[in-house]
Amino acid sequence: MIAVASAAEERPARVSGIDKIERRRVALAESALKTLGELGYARTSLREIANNSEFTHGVVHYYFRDKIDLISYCVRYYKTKCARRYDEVVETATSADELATGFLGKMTQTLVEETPMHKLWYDLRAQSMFEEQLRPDVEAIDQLLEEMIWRILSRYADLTGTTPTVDAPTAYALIDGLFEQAVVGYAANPEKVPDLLTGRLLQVLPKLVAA
Amino acid sequence: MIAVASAAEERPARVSGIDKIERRRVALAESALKTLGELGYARTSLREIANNSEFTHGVVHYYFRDKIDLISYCVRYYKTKCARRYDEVVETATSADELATGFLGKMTQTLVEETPMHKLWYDLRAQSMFEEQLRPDVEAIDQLLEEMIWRILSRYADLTGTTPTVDAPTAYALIDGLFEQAVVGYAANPEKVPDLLTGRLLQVLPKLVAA
DNA sequence: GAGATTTCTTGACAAGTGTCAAACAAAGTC
DNA sequence: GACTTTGTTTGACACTTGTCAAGAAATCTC
Repeated sequence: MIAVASAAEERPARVSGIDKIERRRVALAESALKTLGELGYARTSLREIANNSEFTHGVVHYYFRDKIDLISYCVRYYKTKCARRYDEVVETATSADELATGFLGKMTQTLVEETPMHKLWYDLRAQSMFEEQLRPDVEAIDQLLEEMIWRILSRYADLTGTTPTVDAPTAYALIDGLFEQAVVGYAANPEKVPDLLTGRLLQVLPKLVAA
Repeated sequence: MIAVASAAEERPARVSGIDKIERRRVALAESALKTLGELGYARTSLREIANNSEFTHGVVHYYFRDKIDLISYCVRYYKTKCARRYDEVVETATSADELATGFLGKMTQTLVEETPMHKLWYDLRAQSMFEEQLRPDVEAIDQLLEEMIWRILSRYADLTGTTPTVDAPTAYALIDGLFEQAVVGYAANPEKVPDLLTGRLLQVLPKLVAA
C-alpha cells in the first residue's frame, strides 16, 4: 500500500528520490495524525495540519492530491502500526492467564497512551458511513483488526484446551464494542475506565470459548 | 428536557404560543435530523438544513441560538423516540424464544428502516469525543440505551430461569458492538447484514445468562 | 381597523475552507 | 557554470460557513 517494495527494482539514484518523497509523506502523515487525533476529522483543515507541522500548506498539496488523498494515506499508514500490537503477546504466552493479562495490559496501555489515535479511528469509521471514498481503507483496517482479535481468541482457546464458540466477526464486534465504550468514556473518567475495561474483558473472554 | 411541563403553569394564551414555538422547533429538528442522517454531522450546514426544510436559514437561527443548540436539541429529541423501541416486546413476550425473535425482529427492522438515524447516532457519539458540548446529551442517550438493553436481558433471564452473567454496561457494549458493526456494514451489504446480525445475536444472547 | 408583537425573509459580514498557480530556492545533471 | 528538475513559499481564487441585523409580513390585542 505505501509502496516501497516496487521501488527497489529501479536504479539506486531514483530510489533514494522516491524514498525521500515517501519520507516526506510519512512525516506529513504523522503530523496530520497528531492533529486529527486531537481535533477529529470534521474540525481538521489542511492549513491546521500544515501549521502544526514544520511545513507550509502548499507542501501538503504538493505531496497529496487533495484532502481525501491525505486522510486516506494517513489511515493506511496508521493501520500498519496498530494491527500487530498484540502479536508478541500471542506468540510468547505459555498459559491462558499469561495471554489474558498480557493482552489486557497492552490494551489498556494503548488505550491510555494512544487515546487520540483511537478516537480518530472511531471517528473515521463513522465518517466512512457518509464518505464513500474512505470506505475501502476503513474496511481493510476493520478486517485487520478482526484478524488480530481472532488470533488472540484462537490462541486463548488453544491454551485453555477449548475452541471458540463465536466466529471471527462476532468476536471482533463484541470486543471492539467494549473497547470503543472505553475510548468514549475515557475522557470523562480517565482513572477508572482502564480497570473497568479489564474487568469486563475478563468476564467476557471465557464466554467466547468452550470445550 | 424539551420543556413543556413548566409552561403549563402560565396563562393559557401564552401556553399556546410556547406550544407553537415548540412545534416549530420540533419541525425544524425533524427536518434537521433527516439531513444529518444523510450527510452526517461534518457535512451538514445550517443552510443545508434550511434548504431541505420548508423554512429559510434565518428561521433556524430564530429558533435556535446557534448550531450546537440545534444539534443538541435534535439529539435530545431523537432519544425520546429510540430508547423505548423494544418495550412492548419485553412486556408482552411470554417465552424466551418469543422475546428473542421479537427483539431481533424489531432490531433488524429499525436497522433497515431507520439506517440514517443510526448512522447519525454513531457519528454524533464519535463527535462527542472531540466536542465537549455534545457529551452530556450523548452520555444521557447512552445511559438510556444501556437501560433498554438491560431490560431486555433481565427479562430474557427471567424467562429462561437464569440470571445475567454480565453487568449492564458490559451487556450494552457487547450488543451495541454487534449493532454498530451491522450499521457500518449495511451500506456495503444491505441484503446480508440483517441476517448476519440476527445470527450473531442469537449466538451471543445465551452466553450472557446462566443458572 | 390601528398599533404592537411576533415571526419570517433577505442580504450582508467576517472568517475559514480546499485548491491552485506563479515565483522562488535547492539540487541534480551535463 | 549554465540548465533542467525538484521542492517550497506565498498569495490568490472561488466558495462555504456560522452569525447577525434591518426590515417586511403575519399575527395578535384592544
